Amino acid sequence: MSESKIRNMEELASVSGISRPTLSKYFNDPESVRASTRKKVEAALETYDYQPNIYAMNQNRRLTKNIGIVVPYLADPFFAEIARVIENLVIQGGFRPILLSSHGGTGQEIENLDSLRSIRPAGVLLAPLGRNSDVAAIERFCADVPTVLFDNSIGDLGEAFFGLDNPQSIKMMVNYLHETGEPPIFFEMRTPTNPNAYKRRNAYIESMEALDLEPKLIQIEGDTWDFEDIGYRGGLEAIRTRQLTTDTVLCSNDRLAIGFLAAAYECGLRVGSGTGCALRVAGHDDHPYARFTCPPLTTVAQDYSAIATRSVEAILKLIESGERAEQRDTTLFEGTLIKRASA
Amino acid sequence: MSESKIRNMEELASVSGISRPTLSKYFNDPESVRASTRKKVEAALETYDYQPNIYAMNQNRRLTKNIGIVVPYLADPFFAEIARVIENLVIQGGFRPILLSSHGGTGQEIENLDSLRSIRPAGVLLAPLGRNSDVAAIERFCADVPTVLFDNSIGDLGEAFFGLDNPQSIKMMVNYLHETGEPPIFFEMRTPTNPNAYKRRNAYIESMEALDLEPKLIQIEGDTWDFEDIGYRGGLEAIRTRQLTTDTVLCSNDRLAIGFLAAAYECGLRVGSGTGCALRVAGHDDHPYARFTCPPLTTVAQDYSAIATRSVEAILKLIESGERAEQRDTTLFEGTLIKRASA
DNA sequence: ATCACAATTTTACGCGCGTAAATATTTTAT
DNA sequence: ATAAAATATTTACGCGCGTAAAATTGTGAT
Repeated sequence: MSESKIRNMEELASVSGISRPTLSKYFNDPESVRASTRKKVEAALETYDYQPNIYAMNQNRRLTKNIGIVVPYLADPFFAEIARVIENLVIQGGFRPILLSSHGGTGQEIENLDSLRSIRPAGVLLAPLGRNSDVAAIERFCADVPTVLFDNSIGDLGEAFFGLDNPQSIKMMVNYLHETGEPPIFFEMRTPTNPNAYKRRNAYIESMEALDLEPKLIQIEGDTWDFEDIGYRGGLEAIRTRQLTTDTVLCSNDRLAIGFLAAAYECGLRVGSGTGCALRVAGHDDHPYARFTCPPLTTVAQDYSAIATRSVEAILKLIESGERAEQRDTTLFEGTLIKRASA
Repeated sequence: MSESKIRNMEELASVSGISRPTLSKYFNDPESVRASTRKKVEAALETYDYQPNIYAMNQNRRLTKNIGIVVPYLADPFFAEIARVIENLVIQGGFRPILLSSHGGTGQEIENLDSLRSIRPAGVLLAPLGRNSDVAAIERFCADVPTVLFDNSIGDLGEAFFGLDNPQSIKMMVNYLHETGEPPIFFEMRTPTNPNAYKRRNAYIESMEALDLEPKLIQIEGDTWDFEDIGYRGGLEAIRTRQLTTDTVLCSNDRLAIGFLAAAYECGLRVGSGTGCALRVAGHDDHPYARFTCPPLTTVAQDYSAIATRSVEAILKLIESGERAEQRDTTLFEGTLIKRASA
């Protein structure tokens, strides 16, 4: 609490007895100055509240303290959650997170990258749209800015990638469903925007074949990010046109599953593994709402805390070292089976 | 597409034949220069891609082109959606949106405001936490920065407020439920973080009394933003301890209702208005997921497009005029009844 | 006490742009 | 055509800070 507010570093220098360049050094990294001077600065800071002009700082620094975070669709609670965790980790690391959502649109994704470029971030954490991404644009961006990809991989772009081991998680789920009842049919979008979706499809087919079972796919139309709605419409049609050749449905992700459950409900199909149930439904991702569907959704949980932590660690290390990875480092985490009432 | 990239406005001036101060004027507002010069600038911009250094710009401008957007909880799809609409409107208005979430925490809300203050935004759109907000801190912020509140009102803070007419919407829902079946009991948090929740409680009581009915409240514990979980736990307890003195439950918001539906399902209570149903459940807000609950949730839709549009219009007008409102302007929008299968 | 070394201060310049005032030019109205 | 008004240019300075180089001071070990 001070009566006379400090306007700039110059003034802080005169009242603290520390020279302006040293103050500049302190604000860039408090650990880089002698402990005794650090104390003096912090004492002055207590009485004279001041914080450096962020624009002047960023204009002149070689590297800003900004870290961009781009997610494909922030209205999806899954990405909202992972973004929140990442934001906190970035702040803990002494950087300033800039969160942007691509809202499911290619144009928006490019705009986000352009927007980030203009603020000269020290690094970027990018969960790309996937199929709809402008690969060339992303490649150019990665060449300019140290970028770590997560959730969704695109080729071998970026310095590192952290995501889910889809083959493992899908195989686990297929095996579980097979062991506890009829083998599953796979419910998915025909042309998903998400590369993970293709990996899951292939993983499903391979897992079924490994069990000497015939893979069966229900491939629904839709190319937006309104997965619940797509799952609902596709579910209605699949049920009404009797495409369900088994009583067990494995949905490519939880949001589709939520829509499918609504369709099943509307058609009077009771979902669950108990007697009196017509259908078992499983999802994938352990979406925040999966616990609260009726019935609660059996699914595979992603360790998004690990994905977030490791992604942030990777980008911080890249920034600190100032080097680029000579080769992209890919890390896949295993999923965890979450058994609930739906299957 | 150019071979030689432009590094700064000076260089652009020399290649375009327009003086740097005029270019500066152009970038601040393209309409402020003569049409013929504008053409010249834009022609040069096509061949020499360049964009002004955002830090140098913001450092020196009286007012930045930044507009802060603060929502209480971005992992709630409702806020994610409204934030998205607002972001687009802000961009259309020629400003740069900075989206921040308070993640349900008082500390985070204050940090967000501090963070915004440090980037000297031209204006801020704030949906406050409510009860948990540091009113004094927000008041100080509003004194410094033109701020429009939305969704949640705090006293008469801000230059304007746009939100829902809770008394109208709740009354409409109570009347509907009463006309079509038993009068509703009100399911809510005992000490909600959200002022709207208090308004809804009072509106419920008044609406019931206006119908000569006795208002009944189920008030559950919980002080986080995990409304689904709170609704689920509270619902389980309410059902098991037989607090439901009527077959109709009006939940204070959709997220609580989603949790309540999960509890009802677990207890084997069939929800809906048809025969064979034990319970009718209604929500409030028309949450993006409300269409996909089982059964689909009867609720009240907020016109969040109107809230977003009017809020942005208000802040843009404030910025343009450079004046402050002599008195806060409060606008409430009516809700729309959304009849689905749950009640 | 002496030396070697690290940290700080001093001095000075630059970043890219906003902005103001005076001047010159163009446009519009008469 | 001419004057008046609008717009552009020139010139100059400042914003708040980063950073480099040289000079100075402080630190720690011998």
